[in-house]
Amino acid sequence: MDETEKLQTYRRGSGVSTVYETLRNEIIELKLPPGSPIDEQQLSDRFALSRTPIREALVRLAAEGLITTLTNRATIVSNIDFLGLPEFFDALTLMYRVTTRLAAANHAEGDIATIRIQQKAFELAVANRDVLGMISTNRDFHIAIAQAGRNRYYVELFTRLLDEGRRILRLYYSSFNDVLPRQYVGEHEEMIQAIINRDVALADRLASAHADQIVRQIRSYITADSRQNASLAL
Amino acid sequence: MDETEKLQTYRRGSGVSTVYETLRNEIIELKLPPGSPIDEQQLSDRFALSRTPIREALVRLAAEGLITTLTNRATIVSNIDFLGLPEFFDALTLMYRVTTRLAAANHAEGDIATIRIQQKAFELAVANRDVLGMISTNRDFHIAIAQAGRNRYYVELFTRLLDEGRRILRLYYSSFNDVLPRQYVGEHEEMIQAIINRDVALADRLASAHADQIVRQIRSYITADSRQNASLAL
DNA sequence: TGTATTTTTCTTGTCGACAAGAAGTCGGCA
DNA sequence: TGCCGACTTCTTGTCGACAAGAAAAATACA
Repeated sequence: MDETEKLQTYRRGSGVSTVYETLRNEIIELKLPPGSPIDEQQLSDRFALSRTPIREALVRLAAEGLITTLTNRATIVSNIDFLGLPEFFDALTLMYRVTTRLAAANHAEGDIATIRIQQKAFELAVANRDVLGMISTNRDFHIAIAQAGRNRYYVELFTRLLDEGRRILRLYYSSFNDVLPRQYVGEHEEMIQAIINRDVALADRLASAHADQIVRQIRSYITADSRQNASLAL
Repeated sequence: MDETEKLQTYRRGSGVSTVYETLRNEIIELKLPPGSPIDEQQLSDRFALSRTPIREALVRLAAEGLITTLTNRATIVSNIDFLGLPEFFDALTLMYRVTTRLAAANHAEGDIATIRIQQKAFELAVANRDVLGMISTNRDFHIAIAQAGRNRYYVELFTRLLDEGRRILRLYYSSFNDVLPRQYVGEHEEMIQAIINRDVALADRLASAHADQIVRQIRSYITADSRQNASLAL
């Protein structure tokens, strides 16, 4: 809002992607919380660009469902759809399973190394008790697995789901305790081994259990939070 | 190209969606074949709109992967990715199964009626030997089922996959014979019954078999076609 | 005559300005 | 005092024009 982003001029065509990626991150990291108004003029000033490229970035974000445009009126950061959470969990679980299965079946030379790098980053975040880091490195780890599975449709949907999940987790990240993440590290290790051994059935089972863990965790956050609010009323 | 689309002026904001939907249809129906150049100026003339709303429609189509923009150079209708066909079949089959399962589990009052309407439309197209009609009504039938399953993530991905499939089928629709579609009508009926009875397992099995049928059919079209080309060389 | 280089042309990317639509504001009236 | 309607203002939607980049065409040179 107050920060002048870049006085530097962009290379032709690079402006839109800069705006797109910057806003995308800020939305996912809740730096722009759900419901925040998105003002084109303001962004135009901030990025030192005309409204046209800003608009193009916003159209892309809208296509992804990250922002909602009220026609002729305003555009805001999309709200988190708590009513749609069951659908979300269902799709997320399916993608966890399918991508891990495919990784076990299709992974090629070098894929494992990439996955291991992400796993190391996740371990580091856990060791440092960097909660925000855990959330994003966990995402990167699973996307690396999905990419090893070599199905762009799944990678795309999974990415969207994981990023939507990041928004939800950020909302509740204060309740993160350090016992579950440590367990995740172990589960990740097992998954890597199953993938290496091309044990599709085992990979599926592990992914399924892992997904259940995460879904249960998110659910507990949400219910715990609402209980807190309920106790406030006494 | 030669047709003057509409001299009428659009209501503020309705122009983009008109352009978007029109182009989307033309791409899927191969009226704009893969590789066709998309000229903004030309579209601007055709729709009697400035280049700005045209551009917005194109950005949306690009986000969906229906068109490809070569930066600073040209934008064309995306090619059909034959190398990615295995991934496509895998995802398509999974979505057939998952959506039909969910429809059996979650369908509510009125969903069946909607599905039946689409099934009737499909039957009619088969009776009339309207191949193009079969392709699009078949899509509508399965999307109706997906919607009864009540999971927007699956509906969205499935819609994209089915529409991509429409492009492929259009390429080969001349080889459509009328024995397989008749079989599809029966398979559709069975699926409807399984959904009504909330028999998830049966719905899954039928959807799986149905998907296999379709995949096999597309595969046979493609190989038959390439064989034809091969024989030409003699 | 063939190749390298300059020029032209064409399409996309960006800009600043104007128009339309909706919410909020202000004033009038019962 | 409360409600209805015109007005103002603010944001988005659209426009026409200009700039940049790349391919194609034309030209110069060996």
